[in-house]
Amino acid sequence: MKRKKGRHTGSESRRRDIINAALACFSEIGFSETGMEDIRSRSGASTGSIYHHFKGKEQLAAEVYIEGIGNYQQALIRVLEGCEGAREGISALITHHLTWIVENAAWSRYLFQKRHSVFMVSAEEKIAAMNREFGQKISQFFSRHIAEGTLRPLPPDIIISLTFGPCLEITRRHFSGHAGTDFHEAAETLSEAVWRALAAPGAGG
Amino acid sequence: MKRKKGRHTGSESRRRDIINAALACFSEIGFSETGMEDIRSRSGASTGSIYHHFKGKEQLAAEVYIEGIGNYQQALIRVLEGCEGAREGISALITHHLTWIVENAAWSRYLFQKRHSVFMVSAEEKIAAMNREFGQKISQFFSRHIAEGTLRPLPPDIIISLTFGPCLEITRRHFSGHAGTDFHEAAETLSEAVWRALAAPGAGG
DNA sequence: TATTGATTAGAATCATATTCTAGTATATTA
DNA sequence: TAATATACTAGAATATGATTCTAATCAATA
Repeated sequence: MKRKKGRHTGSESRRRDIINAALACFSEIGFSETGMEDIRSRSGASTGSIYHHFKGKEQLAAEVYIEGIGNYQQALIRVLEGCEGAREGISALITHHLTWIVENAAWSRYLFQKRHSVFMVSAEEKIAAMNREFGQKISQFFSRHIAEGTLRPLPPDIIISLTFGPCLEITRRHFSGHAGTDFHEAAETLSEAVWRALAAPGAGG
Repeated sequence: MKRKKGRHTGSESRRRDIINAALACFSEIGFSETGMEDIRSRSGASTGSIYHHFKGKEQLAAEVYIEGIGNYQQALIRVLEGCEGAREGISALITHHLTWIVENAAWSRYLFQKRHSVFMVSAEEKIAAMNREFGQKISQFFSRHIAEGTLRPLPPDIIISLTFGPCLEITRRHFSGHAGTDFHEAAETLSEAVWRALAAPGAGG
C-alpha cells in the first residue's frame, strides 16, 4: 500500500492513548453512543492499531472498566486497612467512596452511572474475581468486628448491601442531575445512619 | 410487491406482541445482544410493522422500561398508602420491593440488572418525570413521620438512598449469581436495619 | 363500493464494528 | 552493520445489523 508517517514509538504509550480516549468518550457520551471512529480520532491511532491492541470495542470497554474499578477497590482497601475501630472503618469506607467519586469524576461516570454500563462477556470472569476478592477483604473487616461484638451478626451480603447500597444510590442520583445533599455532609450523615444500622446494641457511637 | 398472508387484526395486540417479545429477549439475552431480527421472529411481526409502532430499538426498549418501572412504582405506592406507622411503611417498602423482584423476574432482570441498561435518550424526560413523582410520594410519607417525630429529620435523598440503596444492591447481587441470603429473611433483616438507621431516638421499634 | 388512513411486508439502504492485506518500525542475531 | 524476525500501524474492504422505503393489505366510513 502506501508508505507514510509512522511516528508513535512505544506501543505501550499508544495503548494508553487508546484507553484514555475510550474513557473520555464513554464517560462523556456513553458506551453505545461512541463509535470506534470517535476513539480512533481522539486517540490518534488507526483502526488497525486499535484492533491490534484490543479485541474489539467491548474488550476495550472492559479493560477501561477493570482499570477503573481496580483503582477504586484498591484505594478503598488501603483506607480500610488503616482503620482499627468498626465505627471508624464504616465512616472511612463511606467517606472515601464519595470522595473518590468527586475526585475521579470521569471514571465514576463510566463505572457507576447506569446509562454507561454494558454486558461485558469477555471480562466477566476477571471482574467477578476482582469483586470476589474485594468482597472478601471487606467482609473480613466486618466479621472481625462482629466477633469482637461491636457489630451485629448479620450475613455478609446484607452488611455489604447496607453499607454500599446507599453510597451507590447517592452516586447514581448525583450523576442523574439530582442536586441533593452535598457530598461532604452526605458522607457524615450516611456514616452515622449506617453505623446505627450495623452497630451492636451495646457499642457506643 | 407481493400479496400474501395478512392475519393479525387489532393493531394494539400486535404492539403488545412486540413489547412482550422485546422484554423476553432483553431479559434473556440482554439489550445489545438482541437483534431486531430476534424481536421480529419472536413476535411474529415484520420489520415494517415494528418500525411502524416504534421509532427504533431504543425507543422500544424505553417503552418496555417505562411499562415495567411504572408497574413497579405503582405497586409500591399502593402498598405504602395502606401503611399508617413509619416502621410498618419501611418494612412494607422493603418487603414489597423484594417480593416484586421474585414475582416479576423477567421484568426485574431488565429493569434492575446493570448489564441490561441503556442510555435512553428518547424517554429520558418521561422517565425522569415518573421518578420525580414517585420520589415525591415516597418523600411525602417520610416527611409526615419526621414531622410526627418518629423518624429522624434527614434530607429526602439521604432517606431514599438508605431505604432503596440496600434493596437495589441485594437485587443486583441476586441477579449476578451471588446466592446470598434468602429474600424472605433478607426483607426482615433489612427492614430492621433500615429502621434503626432512620428511626428517631425515642421511637419504639 | 370507493376512499382514506392505519398497518404490514420485505427488499433496499445505510451505519458502523470488525477483518484483511500490506507496509513500517524496532529489536535481535550474526 | 546487514539480514531477518516480530511487533505495530495504516487504511481499504467486508460483514453485520439497524433503519428506511415502496408497495401492498386491511378496516372503517361516506
